[in-house]
Amino acid sequence: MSIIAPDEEILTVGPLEVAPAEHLARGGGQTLNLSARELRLLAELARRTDRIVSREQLYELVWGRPLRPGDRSVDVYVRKLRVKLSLALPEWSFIHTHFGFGYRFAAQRRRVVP
Amino acid sequence: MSIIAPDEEILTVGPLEVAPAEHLARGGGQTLNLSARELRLLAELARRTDRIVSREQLYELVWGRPLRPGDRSVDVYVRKLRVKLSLALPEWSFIHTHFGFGYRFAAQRRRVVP
DNA sequence: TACTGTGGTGAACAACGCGTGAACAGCCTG
DNA sequence: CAGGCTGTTCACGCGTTGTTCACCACAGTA
Repeated sequence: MSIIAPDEEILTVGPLEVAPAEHLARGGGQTLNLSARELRLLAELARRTDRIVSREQLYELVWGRPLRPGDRSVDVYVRKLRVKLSLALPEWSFIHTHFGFGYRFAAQRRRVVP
Repeated sequence: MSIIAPDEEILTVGPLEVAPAEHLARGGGQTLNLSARELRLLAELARRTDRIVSREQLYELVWGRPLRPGDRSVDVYVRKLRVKLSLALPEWSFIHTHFGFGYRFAAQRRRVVP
């Protein structure tokens, strides 16, 4: 029995676990070292697994204000997340681009190069 | 069973053993020489292994009163602990910083430089 | 193939959280 | 009393973070 009771929300997407309330994400036998924004973005994506989320929607969810035209913040943070996720789980890919629409979060085994 | 009745809590985190009731911690084949505060901090961290603990929470747990803004005591004692832990167990790291959130205690083999 | 718009990527930058060494006073012990 | 240990506070500077920019890569289309 643990001292603190984590009755908190835990999002499981394939081999990845995201616990926004605990400020952390686990995968590949390790705890990912994510910044505040990165974790927030990951959580919002994980909450919408298998659905396409537009940049505008993502920005409002994570930043809490409307996306200004020309703002590439979402793209930049998607990249940061992709790097850290593939570092912890090299055989998996999670953030899939849907050209012209947005991103879709889903655990997918990466094609192995022979 | 030992002479002194230790039905007490013994926290094991990787190669490290913490026995708060006995006021000591063992690791790397030796008993660590920790001060009262250091041991207390170590115990509270070890009790929450793999979870992020904020500075505010840690301070209240160890010092027993709310953390005043600007007080860096936790940071200083985390440093003292890190030094002594890595002295006894050079190949391991235990206290991991989560920027903007707090610290997370977990036994992790240090990355060896090739 | 060439064109156009969307997305990927690396880097520069300021702000600031955190790591770190040191100074200091209080306490205990010899 | 002297010396060592402890706990606390301070100042300095490094590394991380968040943001923005420029440039490149690629998809879709004519």
